[in-house]
Amino acid sequence: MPTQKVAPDSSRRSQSARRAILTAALDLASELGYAKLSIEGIASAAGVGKQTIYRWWPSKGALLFDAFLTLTTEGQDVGEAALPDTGDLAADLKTVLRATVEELNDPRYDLPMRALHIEVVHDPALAAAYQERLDGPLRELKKERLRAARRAGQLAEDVDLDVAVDLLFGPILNRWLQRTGPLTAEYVDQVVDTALRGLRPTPPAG
Amino acid sequence: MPTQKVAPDSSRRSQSARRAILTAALDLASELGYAKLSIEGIASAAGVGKQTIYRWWPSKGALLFDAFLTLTTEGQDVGEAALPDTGDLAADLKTVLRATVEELNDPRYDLPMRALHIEVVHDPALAAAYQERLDGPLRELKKERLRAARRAGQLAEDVDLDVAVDLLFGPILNRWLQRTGPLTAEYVDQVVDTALRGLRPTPPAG
Amino acid sequence: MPTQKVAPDSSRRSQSARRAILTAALDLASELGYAKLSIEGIASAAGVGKQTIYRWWPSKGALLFDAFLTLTTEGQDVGEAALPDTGDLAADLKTVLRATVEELNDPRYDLPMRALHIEVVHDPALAAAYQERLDGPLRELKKERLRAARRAGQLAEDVDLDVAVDLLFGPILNRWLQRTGPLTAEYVDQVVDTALRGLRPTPPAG
Amino acid sequence: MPTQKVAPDSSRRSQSARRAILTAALDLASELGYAKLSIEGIASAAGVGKQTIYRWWPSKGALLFDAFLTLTTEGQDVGEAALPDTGDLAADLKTVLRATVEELNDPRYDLPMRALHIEVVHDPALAAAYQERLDGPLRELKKERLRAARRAGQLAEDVDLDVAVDLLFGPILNRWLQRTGPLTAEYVDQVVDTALRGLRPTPPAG
DNA sequence: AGCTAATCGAGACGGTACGTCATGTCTTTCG
DNA sequence: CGAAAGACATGACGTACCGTCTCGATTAGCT
Repeated sequence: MPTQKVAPDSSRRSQSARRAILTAALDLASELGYAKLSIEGIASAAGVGKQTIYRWWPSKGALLFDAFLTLTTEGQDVGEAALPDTGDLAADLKTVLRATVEELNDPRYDLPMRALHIEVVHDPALAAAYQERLDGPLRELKKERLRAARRAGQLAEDVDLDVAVDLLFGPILNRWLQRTGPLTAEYVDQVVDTALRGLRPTPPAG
Repeated sequence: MPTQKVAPDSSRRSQSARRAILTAALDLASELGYAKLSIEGIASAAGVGKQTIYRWWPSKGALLFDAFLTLTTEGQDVGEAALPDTGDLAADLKTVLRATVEELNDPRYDLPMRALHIEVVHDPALAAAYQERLDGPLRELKKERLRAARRAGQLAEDVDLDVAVDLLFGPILNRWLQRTGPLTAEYVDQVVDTALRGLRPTPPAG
Repeated sequence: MPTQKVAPDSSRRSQSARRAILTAALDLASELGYAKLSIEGIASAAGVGKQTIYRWWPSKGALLFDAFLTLTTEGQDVGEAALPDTGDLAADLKTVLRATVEELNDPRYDLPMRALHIEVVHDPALAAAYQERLDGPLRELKKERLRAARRAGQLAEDVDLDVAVDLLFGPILNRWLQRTGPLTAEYVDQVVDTALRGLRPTPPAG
Repeated sequence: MPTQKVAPDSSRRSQSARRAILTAALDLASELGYAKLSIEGIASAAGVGKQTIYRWWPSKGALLFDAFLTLTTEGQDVGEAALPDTGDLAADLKTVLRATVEELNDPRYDLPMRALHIEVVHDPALAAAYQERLDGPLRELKKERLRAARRAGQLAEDVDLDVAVDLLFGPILNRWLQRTGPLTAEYVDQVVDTALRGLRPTPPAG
């Protein structure tokens, strides 16, 4: 059930224009931030007519989303990827989240990622696409890792995996979005440790 | 350290214009959503010259924030309020969060609240003001309730209260912002139960 | 000296496409008027690719001109036609001019004819083609009739025939183009009578 | 009965912007001709926002017309002017028409005047304004001169003055618009002489 | 009570961007 | 292989807002 119209991609479509647009979109987003990002600017930076953008993307948000999807996953298939599994769940989660935090703290990614999140917060259609094509698959990977942990007896049987993912990954995103506080490795560790404490199986009552 | 310039509020300022503007801002935000909200529209809806807005607020975000702050706390002092404390921490948290969820699900509040969050995500200065004047005080109330619970032995001594607040309240906000899934009472209960499990003191090893 | 490039008319050219284009051009001109007449619209109304138009006509004006030339003279050869000659010059001219006026007043012809005249006023190359292929031949017919009148002693010997044609036919076209006043049979009669008074041979001084 | 909406000219209107726009309009019209004349170009040449043009003029034609009206009559009141009257009607008419022809042949005036005429041919509303504010007053001057001639016994009593004006002035305009032939002093003389022959009182029948 | 200066509503101004339409060229697909 | 279909870069359209700026006309607060 595709929720967001995505380019039908006729064979006549110019692939070079497409790439130039996606690249320009990300570049400008990281230079200018959401508010000053304009279709007009993207078109001119990409050396492309505005109509070529309007022809293939229904909104600035959809374009930004496509740019993220295309340029950040470049070749690698999300479906095939997986979270690290060393057997130590806490360590693995900290590894992943520290990488995330590093990315979020990278000024090169900060602005465009905020722009994308703003669009997602604003536009329900885009939010649906985001869940379906980006967040959903990633969440699946996370749940897969947690399922493995559960099989290894490291997770309580009755824990809802979606809730578990929310507890583990939500706070970091939140703190970044709202700038509630600094995004440090320490914070990551605290979140993982505390959340995992609630997710571990109850020790057999003494 | 006041981060966001707030109206110096000379005595000559027209209070009727101020209220009309704040009201119009919230009303239009809930009618139109963030993207179509314009200073021009607010001025005309409030029956006010544009300059009167630009004179007192430095940005659309600051105005929106002021509107929230003024019209939603109307008289009641945040500092004096407190979270319910029946002695049952889980029940109290569920009560509060269910009320929050109900508000977030109310179409009358959805759009303007999204608008405000978008501004906060976008503008660091506004985010600072938001933390200082809205989110900060509320977080203090939450921490106060958790402190009481800790005194009552319902919370581990070594838990960072900010992390605790993040684990308890973050996931709900996240799910609403990103529309990851439906915001139901069941979800609230699961989050509270699971998070609290990790926050409770470790039972003496058997 | 052919001034306007006219279709070389290769034998491979699709005659059905040609007719569809010319017809669509005239139809749309009469529906929309000059300003809203577009190549794009003509192509789509004719069920034809844009390139097929650009291949055979150098400009919108040339196409419009061709449409007029082809569809209004349809078969009848301008060279063979002639103005009526009943022996009564004034009556013959009034007959012809009243017919002209009727056509100009016909809403079906008004808009496309204005469109053509606008192109002629604007584009010297098209004006040349217009003189050579449309206005010129017609003017020859008019002069021929006047020559006959001169032979019959109804016209002064020293009158320049081009000036005569201008005096007789110019005012009507002018009044139509500029909407200086209503185009009526009475006006036609007045113009013919007054102009002819100046064109007739001077009576032998008494 | 004002037919064309003309700027209400509120007191807040910037006169410097107005003049810059009118000047730029004429200048660009004479540089580029009708087809390439754009509001966008005029705005930018005048150093003015597009909206400032759209605020005060309803169409490109109305602007062009206003530019002509304002900049060519500059101060001098059309109502007060008059055609020369030396007592010799033919000579006076030739004087006036030769001046007209000279202007029409001036490349500086050719293009903008064609642009104006194109708009007039195209747009009935503009044509009405043109008749009311430009052509009408001028025609009145011409008729006034002819009336004087009639009083002096140089014109037949039964001649319709409008028809007379059409016969005398129409052919020159026509030849210019349609480029039927060169606009020379000789042509002017021929037209005046021939037309006047038809307008003079019939000599008492011998 | 009258004066003066800040504030008000209104809205024009130079701009930027919007999203649409048409231009004339080029490329792909089909009959 | 020619014609339809239509993508492309370009550029103008007319509109909406931006943030600044002037206008009188209120409307305080201070002589």
